[in-house]
Amino acid sequence: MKIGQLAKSSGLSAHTLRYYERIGLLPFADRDASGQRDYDETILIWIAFLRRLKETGMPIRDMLAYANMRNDGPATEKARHDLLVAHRAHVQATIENLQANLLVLDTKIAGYAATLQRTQDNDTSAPPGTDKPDYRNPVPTRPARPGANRR
Amino acid sequence: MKIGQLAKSSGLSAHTLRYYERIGLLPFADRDASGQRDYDETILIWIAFLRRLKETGMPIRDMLAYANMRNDGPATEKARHDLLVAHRAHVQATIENLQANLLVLDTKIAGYAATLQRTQDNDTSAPPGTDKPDYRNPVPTRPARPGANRR
DNA sequence: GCTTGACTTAGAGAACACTCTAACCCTTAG
DNA sequence: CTAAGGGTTAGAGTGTTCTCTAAGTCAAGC
Repeated sequence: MKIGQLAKSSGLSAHTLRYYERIGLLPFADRDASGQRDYDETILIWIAFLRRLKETGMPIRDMLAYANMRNDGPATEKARHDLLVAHRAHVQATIENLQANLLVLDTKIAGYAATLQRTQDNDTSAPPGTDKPDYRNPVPTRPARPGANRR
Repeated sequence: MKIGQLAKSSGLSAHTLRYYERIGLLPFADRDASGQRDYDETILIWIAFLRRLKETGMPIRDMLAYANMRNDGPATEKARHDLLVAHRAHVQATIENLQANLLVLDTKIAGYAATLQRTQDNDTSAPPGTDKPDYRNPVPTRPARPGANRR
């Protein structure tokens, strides 16, 4: 499989595939007679796993650590396990934070919905005293400040 | 309240507060006699809301759109409502994706845990046939390719 | 034989969201 | 009076993750 084909079936661009290889996320690909990369199907499984790590917010340097450990063989299994467990906790925390924020968002939306229904004319969302709008300064003038910005 | 104080109570740096003002996320602050920014307490509510939007992954340009609509008054309420609803859907989708990925991560972790327990020596995680490791090329040599990189 | 389109490389550029710097000013405590 | 510690500005720099460019090679179809 050439890089263009892999790009299509993996969803990564050929540019990105080369970039990943360059930084070490993907193994150096075998080359065909003319020197072009020639991929094995199994690379797709690894790419899919990388995608999951990426989608869950793992930075590339951590994926790189994992990839390097994998290359170092079975001796690193515990470390890899621990890395995934730590990442799992991170993802779990992210989910919980998102869910909490979702509730606030819902309250805010409900406030707008109620206001729209009543065709009122101010911006206070649901709970009174929340998020007072500031309609001063629609295009505020920046006061000239003497003595600032002299070099 | 001066910018340093607001930085402490909002959790944003003074740099970031000025940056947000510059790009329009925060209203231009009032100035005291000597020209220094003098904030009202209520700005904290707006900043807290911005933080929620940010934590849920909203890009600054969208927050900016929201902030600008807010400055434009009640006429934009429907648009603001719609923006939040669309964002809510985005957050919901993100959560669901994270949860799905969490399951895969758990499977992978369980595979490592089992392997470690048995002190086996290969990297296959739980479901057979998943993610075959590639131990070739620990520090792969890059084959010289004739004809590449001539300028 | 020539065109088309895919491939090669090193390295430049982009988008995002800050983060910091230089050079200066102002207020306050001792 | 002076030093510390805050503030001001425009604009440069940073880290991350790609994304693209320039200049060229190569294979396949007409």
